[in-house]
Formats: sequence, C-alpha cells, structure tokens
Amino acid sequence: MKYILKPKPVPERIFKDLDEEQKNAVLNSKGRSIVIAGPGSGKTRVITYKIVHLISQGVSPSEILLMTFTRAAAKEMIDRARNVTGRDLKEMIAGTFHSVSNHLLRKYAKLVGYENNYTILDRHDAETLMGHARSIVSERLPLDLKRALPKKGVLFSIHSYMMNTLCSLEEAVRAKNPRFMEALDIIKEVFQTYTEEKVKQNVMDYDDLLVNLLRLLEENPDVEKSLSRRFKWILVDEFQDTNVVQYLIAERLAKVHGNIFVVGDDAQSIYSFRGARFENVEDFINSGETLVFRIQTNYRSTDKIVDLINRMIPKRAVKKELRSVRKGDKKPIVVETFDDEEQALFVVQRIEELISNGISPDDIAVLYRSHSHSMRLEMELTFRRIPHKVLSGLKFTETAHVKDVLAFLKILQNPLDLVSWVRATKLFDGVGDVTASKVAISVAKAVDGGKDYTEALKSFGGKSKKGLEKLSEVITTLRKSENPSEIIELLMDEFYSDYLDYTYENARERKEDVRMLAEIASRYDSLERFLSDITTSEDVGPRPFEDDKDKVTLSTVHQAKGLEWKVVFVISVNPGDFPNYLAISEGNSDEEERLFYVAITRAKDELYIVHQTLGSRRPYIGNRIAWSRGESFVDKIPEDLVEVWEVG
DNA sequence: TCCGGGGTTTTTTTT
DNA sequence: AAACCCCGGA
Repeated sequence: MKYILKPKPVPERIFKDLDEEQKNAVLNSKGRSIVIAGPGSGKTRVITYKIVHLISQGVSPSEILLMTFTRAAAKEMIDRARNVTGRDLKEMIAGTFHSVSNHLLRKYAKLVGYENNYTILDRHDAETLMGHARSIVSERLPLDLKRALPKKGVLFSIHSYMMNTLCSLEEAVRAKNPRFMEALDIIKEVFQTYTEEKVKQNVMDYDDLLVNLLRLLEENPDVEKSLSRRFKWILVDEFQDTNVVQYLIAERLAKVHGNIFVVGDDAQSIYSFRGARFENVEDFINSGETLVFRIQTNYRSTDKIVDLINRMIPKRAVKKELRSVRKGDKKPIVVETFDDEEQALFVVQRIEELISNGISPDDIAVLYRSHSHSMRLEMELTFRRIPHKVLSGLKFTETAHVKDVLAFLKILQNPLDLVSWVRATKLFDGVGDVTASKVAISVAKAVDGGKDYTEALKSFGGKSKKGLEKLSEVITTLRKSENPSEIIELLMDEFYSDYLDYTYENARERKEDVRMLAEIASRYDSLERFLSDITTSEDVGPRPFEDDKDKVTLSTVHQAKGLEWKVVFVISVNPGDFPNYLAISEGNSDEEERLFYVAITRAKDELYIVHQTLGSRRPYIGNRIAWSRGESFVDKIPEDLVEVWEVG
C-alpha cells in the first residue's frame, strides 16, 4: 500500500512579505489571470509566492509549468520558493519557453516528423543552413534570378519573422524587406528547401522548437489532452515579450484546466524583432473571463527617478502611474559630453569617485543600445584597472573553439547534422568547404543506408585523404563513450588540443575554455540533455565559473532586462545610436521608446543619462546624415526633473 | 577544380 | 569571429 503524505501547510503569515496589491494578485488569482506589473514592483516576488500559494493548496510541483524569459529568472524564482516552502521543487518544469518546448517536444518528435535525437541549431548554424539551402536553389536558377536572391542573413530574418508571427511569406517580406517583393517565388523555394533539409538532417532551429510544439498540440488532440492534464497550472513571466506562437502554446496547454497565470508590463516589450507582441497583453485580457491585477508600487527606484520614469512612459503602453516608496536626494542627471572619448572619460572618472565613496563595483552598471557603444569605455576601464564584466558581446558558446567542440558532440548525437559535420571536418588538413560538404552528404547517405558512417570517410582520396582518415579515427574513439565530459576530454587528447596549439596564439586560454565546457558537461550524464541545455539557455554566460563578483557591469539594454543596480549610466543617448537609426528607418521608434524606458527603470539610487554633442559616432549612412533621423530622447526629458551636467 | 593564405569589412537588439 | 574576395599553387 502507498501511504500518501499530505502537503505541508503553509501558514498565512508567510505572505506577510507582500503588500496589499501583491497579496491580492497571489491569493485571489484563479483560473485565467493576468498581473500588469510596473518596473520594480516585485513581479518576481509575486510569481514566487504564487508558486508557494499553489503548493500550500496541495498542488504538486510536477503539476506546475513555469515559463520565463531567461533561465536565470526561473532559477531565481524556484530557489526563493524552495526557501519559503522548504520543499525541493525538482519536479517542477521551469525554464525559458524554448527549453520547456524542447523538453515537451522531445518525447513526441516522431509526431512532427523528427527522430527524438534531433539536434538544435543556434542562430548562426541556422543561418549557415539557410545559406546551404540558398545555394541548392541558386544552382538551378538562371543568372539574372540568381542575382535577385537575397543574402542568407536576409532570408533567415524573413523566415524567422514568418515563423514567429505565423504570417504569410508575402507579409513577412513586406514587413522585413519590401525591396525583395519581386523575388517572392524564389524566396519561397529556398524556404521550402530549408525546411526539407531540416527534417532530412533531423535538426530544428529555435523557431521550430516553438512552432513544432504548437503543431504537435494542434494536430494531436490526445497529446494535447495528456499534456494539459499533466499540468494544473501554467505560469508565464514577461508575457509582453511572448510571440503569437508562445501565446497559443500557453493557451492550449491551459485548455483543460483553464488555470493560466501570466505577468507582464506592456511598456517593457522590447523584442518585436523576434516576433514579440505586447498586444498579447490586451488580447489576453479581452479573451475569456480574465481577472486583471495590477502591481504599480515601485520599490526599486527613488522618488526622484520614479518622477522621471512616470513622464517617460511609452506612448502606446497601457496608462499607468507608478508610486514610489523610496526617498532620494538626487535627481537623475543628464550629462553632456563632446564625443565618445569624453563620454568614456566622464563615466570612468565618475565610477572611480563612486567606488572611492564606498559604492561596490557590483552596484554599478553601464547600459547602451548596441555592443559597439561599449568599445571606447572598455578600453578606458581596462586602462585604469577598474574591474568590469561585459554581459554583451561574444558569448561563451559563440566562441570558435566551443562551437568546434559542440560540433563533434552534435555529430555523435545526430550524424545527419550537416552544419556540424562541415564545421568539424574543415578542422582537418586538406579539407575546405567543398570536401567538407561532400563528406557530410556521403555520411548522410551511409546513415540512411544503415551503414557505419566512418566507412564513408575513408572513400575520399587526394589532398584530404590523410585529414579524413584522422577524422575517422577521432570519431571512432569518441563513439566509445556516451558521457559528454568524457567525450570532450577524449577529443582534446586525440586531436583538438594540438589543433588549438598550431592554430591560435592564445591556445592556452582556449584550452581553458574547453576545460570549462567539460566541467559544465560533467553535470550531465546524457549527451542529449547537455546539448539541449547549452543550446537553449542563454545564461551560460561569457565566462562561466569566472569570479564575477565586485565588477562593474557593461551591458546592452536588452540583456539588462529584469536586472537592477544602485547606479546606472545610460550612454550614447544620441539620435542614431539610441534610438538606433535602423530601427527608426524601419518605423520602429515606439520600441526604441520602450527600450529607453527599460534602461532608465534599472536604476535604484542614481541615474546618469549621457549623450554627446557631436552626435552619433557613425553619422553617415550612404550620403544621408543619420543623426538627423529620429528625435533625441534627451529633448523629451522634462528639464525640471533632472539636473544637467556639462563635461569639459 | 579545390585549398588555403592573405586581405578587408562587418554597424541592432537575441532565445 | 566570420563572411567575403582575390590569388597562387596543387
């Protein structure tokens, strides 16, 4: 007999950490509910306590599905909920939309035309495969049509837009790049080829993870029923940044029980380029019986900063007035500098002053619209030996050596993965693009014919013979293990360590990175789980395991989403830079406004908005002056709410 | 035909 | 970091 333990009761006093609005949202939400949150209003806390509340009511952790924007956010909420409830929440399924989708999809891969050992293409790999599809189509086109075919990057962004918004090809081209309207037919052909190739190669790109899950649910009512029975509650964070596909997935998963709890702030929707629709917020409220809660008290920023925030609320957002609870003595400061050199000097000098006043570098962040804006500043920080970390820029998993190693692992998991084969094969002597593609194709043939693919590698003669023999040898060795970190070590011993030595001057650092990768891998015993996690979660970070404490943070505004610091500098607030000139020319100035809103709402105590009188660092686009495009955010700031500093 | 070494340019944000 | 182009050599 099985003796079932009742859930540990959670006493009411546990909710004493919540204010009235928050408590209302947590305790009175049921069925279909949405929480409209202002910045800094304790949205993480509300979701955390929603989990606590559910568990206290006897819901099992395995019946809760939590979807967030970053893995770090999910982890934070679970950790906090674990502390409050004292229950280990291991069975709870939580993570980014993509990782959760992958998790749910893996079991049913067959039903959407895939094998369950499919591998996931990151953005770059997907773009490479799009290039492959493009060249297949291009080969059978006459010269004039060949020329009309957009570059692979453009094709990929149109395709991605089409998938994210579920619109027609025509609409996607019109929205992303109207000048390719005449090439619709051949673009369509490339997309067909791309999709076929993905199925053939048993690979999915990021969009597929979502679209295929939606298809699975739509086309298989029994699967939909069993999944939505399995979960009793669907929780979604950052709802304003979900796209249509994510919205539909969430709705479908909640179909049976009707329990769906979403939290968002339409003023902070900043991912429209990825299909995010802040309109989802409105649609959600208007469809069905939706309970609407608001949490509008700002606990993060001082009243002086909140005054400015209230005046800078984006035009198209739902009207709201934040209440501040923290008194501050400093108005936000608008800083005028001459050029980016002077801007960097100002920021660095001010940071030095703050640090000598006892503020920890941890509490300081510099935010900017695009990576390139940080260059000058990084140099200056390094020069003056101020400890800093850069959240933006090339990520760990995007470095060449990590991608090389992952390519080998992907081959082992899914030998049909063409992009990975090409990448790995080209590392060997005498092999270039052409041979590598041939290798990948003959391997696929061998696998389809049920043969051992290492045989296929031995059939090549000429210059590449030796290299391919070595490759075959390496693969044979790697196949002896199924443990990801063991495979990485075998690869290093057998081949890659030497390769790094004769290829790169900084081989030592790169080897160190690979060692780190092996260490991360050692937490997994399944190759599939390791690869899934590393390709679907962003927070592997630029340098995992590095001691990131006590450092000034440099970050794009996008990556600063959800974070906060005592002192925030927003730099390069010039028309053209921020707002970005490309966004403006695409008519997307609303989103730039929201982005600026996100930037200034990260600050707790001190906010510096820095701009340059010289304007954009890149003033000319073609022969037009870029900085004449778009208005300056600085001009929109009410003078009485800020202090103005001139640097000289 | 293909490899690989040399060069230059890249210019938004990213799961 | 990698796409792109050019060119010498196999």
